[in-house]
Amino acid sequence: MHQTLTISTQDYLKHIYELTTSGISASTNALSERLNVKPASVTNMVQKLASAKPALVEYQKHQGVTLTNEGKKAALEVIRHHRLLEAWLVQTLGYSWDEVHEEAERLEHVISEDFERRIAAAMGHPLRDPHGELIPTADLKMPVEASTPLSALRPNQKAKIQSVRSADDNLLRYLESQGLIPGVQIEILDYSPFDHNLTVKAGTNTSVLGLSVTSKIFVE
Amino acid sequence: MHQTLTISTQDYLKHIYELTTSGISASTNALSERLNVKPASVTNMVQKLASAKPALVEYQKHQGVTLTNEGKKAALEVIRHHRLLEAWLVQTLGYSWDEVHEEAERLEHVISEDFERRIAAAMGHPLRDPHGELIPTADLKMPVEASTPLSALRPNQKAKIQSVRSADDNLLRYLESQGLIPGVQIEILDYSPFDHNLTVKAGTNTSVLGLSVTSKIFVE
DNA sequence: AATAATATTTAGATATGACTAAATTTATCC
DNA sequence: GGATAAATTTAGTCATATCTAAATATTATT
Repeated sequence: MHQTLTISTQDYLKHIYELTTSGISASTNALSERLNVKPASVTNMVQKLASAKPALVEYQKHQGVTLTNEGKKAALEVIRHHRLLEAWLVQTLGYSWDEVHEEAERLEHVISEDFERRIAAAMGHPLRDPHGELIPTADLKMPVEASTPLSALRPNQKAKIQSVRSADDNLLRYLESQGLIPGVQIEILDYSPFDHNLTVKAGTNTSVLGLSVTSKIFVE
Repeated sequence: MHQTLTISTQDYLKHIYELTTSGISASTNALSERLNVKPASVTNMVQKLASAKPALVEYQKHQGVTLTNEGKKAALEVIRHHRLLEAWLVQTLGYSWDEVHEEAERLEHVISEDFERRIAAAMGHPLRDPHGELIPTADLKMPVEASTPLSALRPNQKAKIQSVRSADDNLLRYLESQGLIPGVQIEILDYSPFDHNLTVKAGTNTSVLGLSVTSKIFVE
């Protein structure tokens, strides 16, 4: 029932999940970019995933893919591993939030269920990873997130940063230097309708952020 | 200089190291058994390792292989990862000494040098893993071991258990139940020359051990 | 609606590392 | 020392997952 999936397969499923749940179609090209694999290879792989014994994706030529229940479970398993690992690397080995991604990216595919249970228990079953992202539960359900992109806020609105959806080290380090990390209370001071820049105050610090940044920060 | 070796390559090098340093020739058959790979596949792979750009092994047809300096370094790197991971799984996640092997076996190939440094530092740079085996140093030297197999002892001799060289869960659990773990002081009560059984006392407990066991326990 | 641009797929090649079956070499035994 | 057994190697195949180049389908443009 639970044949072990290859690392490559796990990566495809994870990225398909992340694309589709953020409203982007899991097209050949989109996957190609995210996975750093040529489009032709994606088509090839996606066809395999679709014709696997329990199908992992649904695939219609030229229309991208969606996950089957089976595929979704596998994706959530990988994402749970990833986020638990990130939390754990930060908590027990002093990694900073911009350093954990790469390490978790490799470890997520090889840890046992036993290891997963042990680190989850050791941390008291955390709900979020260091970037504020929700961790899928042990029975592989993704908790519902009630958050808004920072880009939707306007002057005088206040909010709390919930998560930062980026694997870019430099961006993460910059945001941390500006005090823009999960849990922090912020206030919008200004909005520029032409370039969609937002002026954001966090503590004593004020930053002007472009849309490419504000769309990656989520608030409640 | 330091191209990343495949997991398979790392496994071959590790087993070649372990065979040759315990005085066993790294023959095609011996490797085949240890690696759970058919002899023909071993020949195939060994030829590749020998003709790699910096050669990793020296290979003469029908004569088994030995590691080059390059190959030895790579092997020690993997072994260092393995043993540090075992120590760390035991110390921080409550694994018992019979549970760590399998987990470390997979993790050893994917952790970064950064991760290696962090866990080594977190544990205060331990010298031995939970089985008492020496951990190669950060600059990839194997410390010299001054130990004797338990099988060489005779009645009335006393010694301290230094290491147990086995990945067999059941044996490890049995030895633990008999109090035969690294650091423990033992005394030989009896020796049977026909079957080489030794009667060993550890604390209040007495066990009769066959050669297949006493040859895996090392004492000082 | 035809054409151009973009996206996707097909076809065929490559690398890695395993396998089986058959050939060959080395070791052992009377 | 020759026959047999055991170990090793060769030859050819397969699975996975990638690639390039070429063909085809979709979308956008005028």
